[in-house]
Amino acid sequence: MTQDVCQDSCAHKETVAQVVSRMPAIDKLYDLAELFKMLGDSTRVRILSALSFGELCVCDLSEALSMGQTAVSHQLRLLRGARLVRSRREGKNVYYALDDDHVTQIFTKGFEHIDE
Amino acid sequence: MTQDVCQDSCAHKETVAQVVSRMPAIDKLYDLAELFKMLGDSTRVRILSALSFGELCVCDLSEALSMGQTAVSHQLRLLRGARLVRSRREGKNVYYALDDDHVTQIFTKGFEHIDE
DNA sequence: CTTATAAATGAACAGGTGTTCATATGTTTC
DNA sequence: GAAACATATGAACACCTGTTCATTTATAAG
Repeated sequence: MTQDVCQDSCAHKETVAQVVSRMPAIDKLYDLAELFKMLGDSTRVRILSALSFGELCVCDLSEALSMGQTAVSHQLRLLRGARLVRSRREGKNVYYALDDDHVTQIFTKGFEHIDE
Repeated sequence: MTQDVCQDSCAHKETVAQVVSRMPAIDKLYDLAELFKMLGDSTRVRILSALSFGELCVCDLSEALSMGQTAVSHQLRLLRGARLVRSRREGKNVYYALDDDHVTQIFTKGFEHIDE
């Protein structure tokens, strides 16, 4: 079985070594990928976009997205686990809100790329 | 089959209507989710991170990530399709580079969230 | 033209993900 | 306590995604 990597004659060992040393820790890159994975679903993006205007209960979100309540709940659970949203109970309703404004900033940067 | 949405008594119709009207077009949110989906993979994140220091050939990337050439090539194809990287041939090698600096900016915002 | 190397491509396979359905939990009202 | 409503949860299912293997294309050198 071959190594499936380039031979010494191909790779620019110097450059590669420098890049590797300057790259963030791999754990951090994994965390970053995990964050984007959380943002990489249209339902979750729509939820976060809706919440950027203020807190909403599950019921509101379900109606705003025209989606079933369980689907929304499942996604909210994931978003809460990723600390992107926080929840607060008031009577029968549970209100969700963005946990901080980082998401909004990331969205803005994302739109900038799309609109290029 | 029930509607699986809240009844009129629950939803704050006013608020929901306002949120829906202020939300970006759904197509745009789909595009945004698509962008994050592209960033939501550790291999692609590592590739983009490596390229943030300058252009590299497939072989270099393969070595820098300690991954097989085909795996890297497949991901580069996707990244190119998403216009996140561009490629340039020089002899036997193909060099890849970030297509613009939006990715770097998005990464920065992402790290800010992680480091909170 | 033949050989060697870098990169790309397609098929196949395993693992992960989002929705739905059924059901449970929590809260209010009667 | 029972009924009604909002939300959460677990199982099942179909779909998507990333890697590997085998092969092909592209370029350079002998």
